[in-house]
This record gives sequence, structure tokens and C-alpha cells, in this order.
Amino acid sequence: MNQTTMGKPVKEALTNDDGVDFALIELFFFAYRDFTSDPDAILTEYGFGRAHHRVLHFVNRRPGLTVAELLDVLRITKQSLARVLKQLIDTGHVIQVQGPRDRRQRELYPTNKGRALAMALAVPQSRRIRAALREAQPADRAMIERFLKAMVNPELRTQVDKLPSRAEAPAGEGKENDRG
Amino acid sequence: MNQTTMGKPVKEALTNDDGVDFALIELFFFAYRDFTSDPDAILTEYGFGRAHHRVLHFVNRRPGLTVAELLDVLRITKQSLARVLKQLIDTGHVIQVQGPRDRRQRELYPTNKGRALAMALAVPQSRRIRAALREAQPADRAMIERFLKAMVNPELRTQVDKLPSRAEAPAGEGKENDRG
DNA sequence: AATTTATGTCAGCCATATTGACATAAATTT
DNA sequence: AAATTTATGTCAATATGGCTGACATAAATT
Repeated sequence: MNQTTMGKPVKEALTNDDGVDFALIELFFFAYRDFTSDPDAILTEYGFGRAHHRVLHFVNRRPGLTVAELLDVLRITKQSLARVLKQLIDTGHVIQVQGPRDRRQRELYPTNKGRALAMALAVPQSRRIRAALREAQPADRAMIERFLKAMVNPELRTQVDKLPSRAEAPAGEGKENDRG
Repeated sequence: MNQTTMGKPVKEALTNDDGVDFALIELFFFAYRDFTSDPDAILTEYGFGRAHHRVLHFVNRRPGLTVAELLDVLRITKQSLARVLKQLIDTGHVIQVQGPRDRRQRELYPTNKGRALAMALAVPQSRRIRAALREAQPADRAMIERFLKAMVNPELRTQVDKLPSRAEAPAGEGKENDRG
């Protein structure tokens, strides 16, 4: 383990010539970092973090999802979720409703307050995307969507598809909401 | 704060119709999550985390950068960097060299071992990108690059540009390794 | 000689995640 | 009806990766 045998400094930089697409790797890193910076700033004012953002987001995108479903989407443990969810409930952003079919389940819904915050967090992100598309090439939004989707693990793409794209004909009281 | 006045559950899902590009927001989230999953798995074997990855990555991309420069790129505090950097040094992935001009500075270089690990971490990410480009539309790689760059805060785009894309004509002692 | 700069280190704090164990209520199976 | 499984909640301990503040050292600059 001495400097002579193996600890010699490598002075040449890794570049795209090394068969690896470092340009896109780094752009993805920087892009995501700044993508999350706008909501982060807002969340700080509320004493919330990214964990709260994710919960609030999916509760707003799929109102009525159960705790188990939320855990599945977020891929965290229930103990991790507990604290964050409790805070969102205590602050009146999310409420729990006892499941109608199965009374053990807790359906999670945003309140108006929670809906407002979710929108406030999403707007700057959407604006950033819109601006980037304009700067890049407005026509090919679909292409970027395909690219990003292809970056997702095939097994997990179902998750993406489960989220509503367009407002559905409201299902009314009787019928179920069939997103499946 | 009672259920009657403000705590009523909002039952309608937020959709793309609400003027916000939820589709791309979520795709970006899922794409980044899976993008980091491959290296995460490798890092775990070494007892390292994402923090180590980032340090190792930039030390390999800009060998010889100083501690201050690294802190600037990563945007963390020196106390945060300290533990991670120490581990990378102790395990022989990175070595410090006293700055030639300014002997207070510590230039950071990867060792061969550190170079190898950096490559091992980058390869699956690059492969994922390549596959996604193939699935999307191979021609328009440049477009996606423009899009991602436009997602980065303008002030910070200089950071992106500071990284080497192609191997440069080596400046130093005798002949360097030119893979070009 | 005094000050500033680059780095390191100590100590403590916070947020977010983890695992394991156990509790409760409701649904399901036997 | 009793036993089991399921959905959720909670307690405790632990790890990681950030943070701030304070202080130390050596080297460069003024």
C-alpha cells in the first residue's frame, strides 16, 4: 500500500473518448440537481424536505391511494414514511380516510392546502422544463419523453403509466376510478 | 382547523391539464432514480455511498483539482467532504499531492484503483443512456444534450463546460497517454 | 510582522433513510 | 368461533450525508 507500488497519481482526465458518455452523465446530474433546487427552496420555508415533497406529490397525483401503494411507489420503508406523513397530516396538507371496502386501509387525500402546496412546488419545475424545451427544440418534446421513459427500468415503467395524464371523466359516487 | 372548514379531502387527481407538465416532472424523477441505482449497487459492495461516487467521479474527470475546487463543484461544506474524502484516501482510491505552486493546496488525483472504480461506476450509466438513446431516436443525441444543459441554471453552466470532453494534447512531462 | 488563505479537525445537530420487534384492528381462512 | 394473515402504526437503535461553529496549522501575501 505504499506510494511506490500502487498509489501513483493518475494525471490524465477521463474523457468521452474512454467509451463512456461522461457528457450526458454529468448533464443528467447537474440538470437533476437544479431541477430539485426550486422546490427545495420553497420546502425549506415550511420546514419540509424532499421526502415531504414526494409524498405530497403522489398523494395529489393519485388521491385516495393507500399507505401500502404509496410505499410501493416511493420504495421506502413504512418507518421512513411515518414521520413525514405524520407531519403532513398534522399540518393539514394531507388527510387520511378509512378505506370504504377494507376498513384497515387508510386512503390518503390532499386537502386544499395540500393541493395548493403541491402546485406551488410543481410550477417552477414545469416552468424550467418548458424553458428548456424552448431552448432545445420545442417540437421534439415527445422525443425527450421517450428518452426519459427509456431510462427507467422496464419493470418499473408500469408505475409511470399508472399516473393520470389527462383529467378523466369524473367517476361520480357510484363508479370506481379506473386508472388501471 | 377542523374537518368541516378546511380539511376536506380533494378527490380529483392533478393532471397535465392543470397547466403543469407532470408527465415530464415524473419521468425525470423516475429516470434519475434508476440512473443512480446501478452505481449505488456497486458502491454498497465497497461500503461507499453516493457522496463517494461524486468525489471519485470529479477527481477522475479533473485530476489535480484542489480541495477548494472540489467543494465548489459539489457545493458541500469541507466538513461534509472530509469524511468521504478521507475514506477514499484511506482505501487507496484517491491520493493527495502537495500543490506545486502553492504548497498549502492539496491536489487530488485518482490512483489506478480509483480510476478503475470510477470506470466501473460510469459504465452501467453510460450503457443505460446508450440504450435509451437507441430506444428513443439515435440521431437526436445532440438535442437531448441541449435539453439537459438548458435545465441547468445558467450561472452554473460554466461548471459543465469546465469538464473535459475530448482528451487534450497533454501539456506535461514528456508524453502522456493519448487515447484520442 | 501581521493578515489572509487553504486545509484539516473536533463537536454537535438535523433529515432521511435503514432494520427489527411488537401492537392493533380488521379481513380472511380453517 | 378460532386462528391466521394483512394493513397500518409505533418504538428503538443505527447509518449516511448533510449542516454550523470553533479552532489549529502552515503557507502565502501584504
